This record gives sequence, structure tokens and C-alpha cells, in this order.
Amino acid sequence: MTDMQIYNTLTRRKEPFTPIEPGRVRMYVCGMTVYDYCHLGHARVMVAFDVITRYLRHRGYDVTYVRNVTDIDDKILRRADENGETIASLTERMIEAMHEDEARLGVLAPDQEPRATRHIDDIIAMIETLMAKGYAYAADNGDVYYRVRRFEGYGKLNNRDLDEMRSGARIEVDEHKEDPLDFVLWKAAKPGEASWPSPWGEGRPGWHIECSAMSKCCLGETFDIHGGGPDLTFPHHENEIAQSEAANGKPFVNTWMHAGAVRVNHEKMSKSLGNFFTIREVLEHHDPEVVRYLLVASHYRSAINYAPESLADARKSLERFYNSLAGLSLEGLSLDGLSQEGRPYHGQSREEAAALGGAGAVVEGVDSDFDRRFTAAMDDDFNTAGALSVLFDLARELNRTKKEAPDQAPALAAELRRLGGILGLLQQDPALFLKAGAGELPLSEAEIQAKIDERAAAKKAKDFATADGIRDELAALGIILKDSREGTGWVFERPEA
RNA sequence: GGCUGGAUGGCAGAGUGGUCAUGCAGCGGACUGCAACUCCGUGUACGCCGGUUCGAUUCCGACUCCAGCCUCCA
Repeated sequence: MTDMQIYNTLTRRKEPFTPIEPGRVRMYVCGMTVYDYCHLGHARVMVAFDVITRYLRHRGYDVTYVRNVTDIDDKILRRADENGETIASLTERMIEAMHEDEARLGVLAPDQEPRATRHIDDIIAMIETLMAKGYAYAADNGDVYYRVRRFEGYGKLNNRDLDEMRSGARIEVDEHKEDPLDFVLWKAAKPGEASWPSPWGEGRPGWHIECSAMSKCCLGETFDIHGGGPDLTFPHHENEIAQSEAANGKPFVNTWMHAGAVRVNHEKMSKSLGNFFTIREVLEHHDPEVVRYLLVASHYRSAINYAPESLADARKSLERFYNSLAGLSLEGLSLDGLSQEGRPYHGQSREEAAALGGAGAVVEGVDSDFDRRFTAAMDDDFNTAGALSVLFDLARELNRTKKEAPDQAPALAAELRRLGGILGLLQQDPALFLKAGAGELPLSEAEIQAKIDERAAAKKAKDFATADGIRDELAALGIILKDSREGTGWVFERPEA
């Protein structure tokens, strides 16, 4: 078995992956600030680390996956105020929506999902440690700041030089800070704002300290993997390093992983640019697995340029897989889209998940070459694109086998689904995916069947003109008929998309 | 200005110092009443200029262009 290689943002190269504790991986990923619905950029991060988690588990690691929720923040205060609702009401709604989005995309729930507002004590304790060690100071406005120049390694994640950053112009000048680069650890509350008591007065935590405190709380002072979106490397992750290593006196994280950006028209998709698509918007018109496929089909670190047409391509690729699986008995295999281990999605109990089973059973009697190639691709920094190319080979083999040695086909199909499941794909019922993946049907299934019967009668009477007329009529609605030995089936493709 | 990445065939997207990515689309053939699905075959693709090398898309250097970060952002 080969070693896994993972690209480390800190060292800027691929490194052999060796967890601190053999067999166990502790991973922390920066999650969402819950003031609005998640967009495709969030989906990228969710899916990327979901695949990473699934694969690490598949490789036998006991993974503890922690992803936080930032539920107190300027934008949350403002949005709640605009909406005329409480902060708790807003954040609860958004967290629930986030869980729905994730579940639909086949993203497994993290093992822990700490919220900033439930870790205020941990945050305060860490700030106190930083002050005691001289890394933080209380300003006369009630804020507490981190003394950036005091931390020797500051800038190491981003290869930044402090003095050059100063000349980089866009640093806010603040008379309360000793140095313009210092960042806030604790923000004094303005009158009427949500706040918590602290040794420095009423206030709330700064964004960066939350992650240092919560990761320590959930995973310890040093852990294996820290991940997040591409725009968090600076300053957020740089500041986390400064806080955690200064406070704990230990290395913070061994491997830093960052997902690639999602772009629209070659610009970053982001809330500040206003060019974002929410997950739920996209899922109104597309099968969630298609969206997931699109994200999995390129490497997690590369930027992807989102265009609605790319979803049409993704669907066609998935149709290829599902066509190869179609018509086979998939008995004994789950059709639920669950993880290999029967781990739950949000909103599902472990018992429910277990009852549905997992698709992870090892398939006997299948040439392990596909598994070997799949594993080699995934071991190389989670090369999902390379892994998918192996699955396409497997699908082709399956299609041949269906014709030439049908009795061996189910085992190959099971293998395809097993490997696909590691990527969180190919767990649907093929017939259902092919029939209804693209949205509302223009006709009911019964109506379609009636047309098919009518056409079959015409065919039997060798009235091909009528038969073809019916087929064309349905095709115009996006319903594509497929004749086979077992009868006529159909798939639905949205006509204009 | 500083720091990161990136530039691959019509599109998407892996990868490699020298006979294969892969998917979609196209073309030829098989199957089919005709199709769809599927199978077989089919493409002098690696931004530009130098260098190293027997040989570079792959390594090195310069250049051009694109994107991200340096301000909240996944």
C-alpha cells in the first residue's frame, strides 16, 4: 500500500501524511458565519472536506471531524437588526438551512459542530493566557488586541513579511492599537449589543480567537489537519497560528489544507461581490448529486469557474454511470446515499443511519485493479478527478460484461457503487436518477407510460411513423425513450438546459 | 507594490522527462425497424522565448496573461 501524500499550504508542497496518533486523524475546518444561506463557495468547502473525511475513514483512520459555526459577528448583528429578529432566531434558522443544504449534497455531519457563543469561557481563558504571556493587551476603548510583532512566526503560513505588509497600504489605522497590524481578540460591546461579561468588560469575541479556542477544546493543542476556504489563509489562519502557538507553547497544526475558489465569470464568487449562487437556488433546478459531481470532478485545490452549462455536462457524466448500473439487481446494496460506515447526515439519528446500512461491503470476486488505481489516485492528495477516470473505466467494463457475461455484472456494479460511495456518489437508484433528476416532469409517469404503450402497439403493427411520432412528441418534452430487451424505458432531460 | 496559485486538444479536466488520462461534443463503424443506451475505432493538446537533455507539455530562467490574498468573505 502506498503512502498518502497531502499538499500542505504551510510548506507549499505535498508531504507524506502521518497522523500524530497512529490510526487517528483529528481535523478542524473553519465553518460558516451564519447570517445568510450558504452559496456554492461554501458547498465547495463542505464537499471537499467531506470527501477527505470519507476517504480517510475508508483508509481505516478514525477521523474526528470538527467544523465550527460562527454565530456571533458584526454581520449577524446587523442582519438580525434589519430583519427585526433576535440573533438566536436568525442563527438557528441559518444553521438549520445549512444542515438541509449539506444533507442534500450528501455531506455527512461533522462529528462536532461547536458554536462560538457556547465557548465564551474557553475564549476568555485563552485571551487571559495570551495577556499573561504578553501577547495581548487591553486598549483604553475596552477592546483587547493581539500584539502581532511579539509573535516571532507571524506570517509563516502566507510567507508574509511584517514590514512589507505595512507598506501595503490598506491597513486600517486605529489609534487604540499599538501597531496597525494588531488584531482584535475581544470587542467591547456598544450599548444595546449582544454581549458577555469578561475581565475587560462587556463584549464579544473576535473572529480569529474563536477557532483557536474551539479547536483546542475539541481536538487539543496540536492536531493533524486544519482546513478551510481559500480566502481564510490570511489573516484568519495566520492569526489562529499566532494565538494558539503563543498561548499553548506548542505547534498548532501539522497539515494546512485549503480548498480552491469557486468563480463566476472568472471572478471569485463571494457575498461581498454579490455574484453568488446559493446552494438552494441551484438545487431548485438540478439534482444535488449533479452539483456534488461537478465539485468532485476537479481537484479540491483548483479553482473552478461555475457556469450553469457545466452542470449539464456533469449530469451527462453521471448518466453514463447510472446507465451502466441501470437494469441490474443491486440487492443487498443500500440505495440511500449514506456513507460507507452508515454515518448520519444532519437531522438523522445514528440508529436511522445504521438501519439504512452502508454501501461499504467489500465486493468479492472483482478484479482489484480498479481499487488499486482508485486508491493510488486518492492517495495522491485526494485526486478525485483521477479516481473518477478509474470509475469510468470500471463502468465501461461493466457495460461490456452486461452483454458478454451477465452473471458477473452485479459484482462489477457493486464495485462501482462501492468506490463511488467513497466520493459520496452513485448511491441513488439508477432508474430514479435517470427518470427524474432534472426537475419537474411535464407529464405524470402514468401519462408517459400510456404513450409508451400506445407506441408499442404501433410498433407491433409496424406502424413506425406513428411510433416515431410518439417518440418525437415525448422527446420535445425532454422525455427520451430507450428500447431494450426488457421493454421501453425513459429518461428525462430538461429540454432547454 | 508584496505574497500565493494557474495557463493542457472545440469545452471541462487529470497527469507525465520518451508508446494511454478521463468525460462531454465531433467523425467512422457495430448494435437497433429507425433511434436512445452501449461497444469498437478516431485528435501532431500542452501560453510565449530561451536553457539543461539523446529527447521537455513535464526540469531551470525570463516574459505575457489570468485569478486569489494583503479589508469582512468558504
